[in-house]
Amino acid sequence: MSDRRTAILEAAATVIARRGVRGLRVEELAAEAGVSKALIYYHFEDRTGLLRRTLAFVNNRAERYTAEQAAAGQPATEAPAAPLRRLEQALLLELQDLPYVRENSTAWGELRASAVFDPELRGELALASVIWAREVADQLGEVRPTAPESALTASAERLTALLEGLSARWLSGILPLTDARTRMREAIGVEVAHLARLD
Amino acid sequence: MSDRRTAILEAAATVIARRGVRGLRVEELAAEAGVSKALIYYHFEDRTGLLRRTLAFVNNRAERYTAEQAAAGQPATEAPAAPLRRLEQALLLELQDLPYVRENSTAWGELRASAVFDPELRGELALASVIWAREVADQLGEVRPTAPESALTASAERLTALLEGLSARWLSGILPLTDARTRMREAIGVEVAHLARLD
DNA sequence: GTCTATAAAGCGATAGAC
DNA sequence: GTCTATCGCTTTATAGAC
Repeated sequence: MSDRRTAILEAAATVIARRGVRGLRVEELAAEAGVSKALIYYHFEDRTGLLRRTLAFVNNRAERYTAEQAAAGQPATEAPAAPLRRLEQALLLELQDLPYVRENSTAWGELRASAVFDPELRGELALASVIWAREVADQLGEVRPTAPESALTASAERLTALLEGLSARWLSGILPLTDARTRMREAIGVEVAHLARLD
Repeated sequence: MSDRRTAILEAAATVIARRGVRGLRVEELAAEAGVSKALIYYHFEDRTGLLRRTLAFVNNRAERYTAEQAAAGQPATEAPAAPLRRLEQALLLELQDLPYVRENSTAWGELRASAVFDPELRGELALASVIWAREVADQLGEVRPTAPESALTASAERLTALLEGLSARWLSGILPLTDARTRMREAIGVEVAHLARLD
């Protein structure tokens, strides 16, 4: 992939985080990326195509830093609480006031909201959701190895949906970040206890 | 309020549910309401004024049917499971594929998404969130009268945030409605069990 | 691949008749 | 109160040069 293309996608994430998907103007994007409008239409069919690619880009970037965070876990030591801590870390990663995280979360929220009215975006969205839920379900499975698979899947879907709800509230300024993080941590505890009861 | 005015507001809710707040075109709204564009500008200052009024209209309508549903509860009989059933009913009310509900949920999601970029909308949003959480916390308190107040508040906040997350997924077509309803019911069970353990 | 210039369409808003 | 007709700005998208 060319540098320009990537630069445009990065700029798109930035502009979307600033103005929203519906507020994104190709002209502003061109200025942000430091290219001409025409080049954007050269690299991406049209506005919707650009949005689709941006969604994929944002997803990849999120996966990347999730993986990095996971790699930065415990080295050789084998603490028994490690799986639970890793799970918490993964879920709380999206509830941080860092530029990258905020940008990704905002763009993700916007693209999800846009998908309500633009079915073209749904494929990408559904895929990312499934992958994300699968990952959380796996980590739950490491915390509670004897819990049935179906219960893990359901718990993971609840936790990821809750994360999106909390994130939306945080980003729209109606819930302080610390509250969102607390609610998320509590929910993990509640779900893990629930899974324990099923054993 | 004139019939025409109300008809325009109803049509606006319909069009917003179909195209989103930023996708609402005055021309399409006029067609939907069966009036001319000019009449819309006669009744509402401009596009923004129209949106503000529409959101107020949608809020009122939601309060109305929530109240109706509450009134349609058990009459004189006093079943012990009634509070739990009322709680479930209240939360699952927003996860139904009825035109009114879909319109209201969509408009609400749009409003919340818009608030990320428009701080002016946050006051109304925060107020509605608090009222809604308070209501759920009260109903949880009826199910588990001995649970501490702080735990009820936290549970209610988790449940309402989850509802918003599930609703967003349902409306954006990445989660079937029946799954969303199942996850919501499970979450209520999990939270109630959690509150029971605190006693 | 990248640009400048421009076409084409979309869309909010108003004027003026009835 | 309600309509038809239209203005004028904004924004997407393309043509064509380099």
